[in-house]
Amino acid sequence: MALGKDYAQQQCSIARALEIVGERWTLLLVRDAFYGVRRYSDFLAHLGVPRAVLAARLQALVDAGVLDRRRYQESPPRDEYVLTGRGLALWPVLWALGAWGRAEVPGSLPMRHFHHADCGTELDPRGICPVCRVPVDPADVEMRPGAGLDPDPADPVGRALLAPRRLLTPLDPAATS
Amino acid sequence: MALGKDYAQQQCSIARALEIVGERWTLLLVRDAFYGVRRYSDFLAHLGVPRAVLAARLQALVDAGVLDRRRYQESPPRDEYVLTGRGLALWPVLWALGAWGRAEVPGSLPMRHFHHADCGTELDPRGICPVCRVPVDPADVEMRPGAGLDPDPADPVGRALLAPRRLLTPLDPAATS
DNA sequence: TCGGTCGGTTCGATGACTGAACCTGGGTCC
DNA sequence: GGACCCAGGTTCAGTCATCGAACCGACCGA
Repeated sequence: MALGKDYAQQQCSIARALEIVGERWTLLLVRDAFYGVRRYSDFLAHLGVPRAVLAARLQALVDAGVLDRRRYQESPPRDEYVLTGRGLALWPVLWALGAWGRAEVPGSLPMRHFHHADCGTELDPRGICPVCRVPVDPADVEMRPGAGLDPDPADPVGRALLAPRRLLTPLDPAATS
Repeated sequence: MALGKDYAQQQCSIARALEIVGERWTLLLVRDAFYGVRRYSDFLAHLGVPRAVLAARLQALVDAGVLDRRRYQESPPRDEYVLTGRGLALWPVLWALGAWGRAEVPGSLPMRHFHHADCGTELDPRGICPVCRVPVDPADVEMRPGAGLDPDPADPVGRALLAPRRLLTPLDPAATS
């Protein structure tokens, strides 16, 4: 967690994972990357994280091989941050956290629903399509808004994420201007 | 994460889960609880966390309903912290994090192996027994030391956790004295 | 030339974490 | 009774991360 002292003497793969994704905001950044957010200004608008923290986290995730920073336009130079294979492998972690939050944090309507894009069925708490009986890859997940979601969020990214959309498809730049 | 500002405007069950288990040390506490650690002094010895932080995290987890604090001896009064149902439901989160750490954090031997106690088979990365083809409950998991584990840890709790053992069985108090 | 956008960096203030010391209630030993 | 130890904290000063706001430089369009 990038404090002066790390989890050094922890002989444990969980601790090693938390060294990379355990800091404040980091997993929410990765979640937004799955939702299709790729640009610095969009992360900033959607998360409300201080700019300095956002820049540090993005750099740390790039260094750890979770995100890839790539140039998508030359003039003016603009980069976007895209999940690598290692980042995509975090999907089970996010799914497990989300399932736990939905099931165990009391008092709320579901925020979002996740469906198997191939057949339209809502995924079960283990991330499996009950009809096709397979664990669904995030690229095959369609996200739909739930009853608990604020229908008119203040930030443009939140508004763009109100529409049903497939995970990992980039946000439309026009929608977040 | 118990900072001045929380993830309040995040309309997301992942953010709500991270509000509870996203702080530094918290998930390692829960991991140790699955390993069988229950007493304040054992958490302290095994994690090396500052005492004030440990007390605050344990209290927060009790308040969140993840741990249950219960008296196990009256004289002198001693309490232990045991996972509740809500805490046990965090198993998929820890498993997913550990699987990611094993697979994606480079350069290390496996620290521990997890086997289905009923049949002895090692679990696959999804936490499923390949022979019985069922997701294995943590109470049915046997943990065995791996090649990457320090064979002579400094703290007595680490030594007690070297032996093969079933998850959730309490540590022998005599072994950690 | 003027203003605006994007992607940062810098800065002071605030708050969390750290390590060490201290405290309390209850043993045990002699 | 007195000395000492232990488990489970609390308190405290110092350090470090985070926060919010301001600033900056490259580029664009009018």
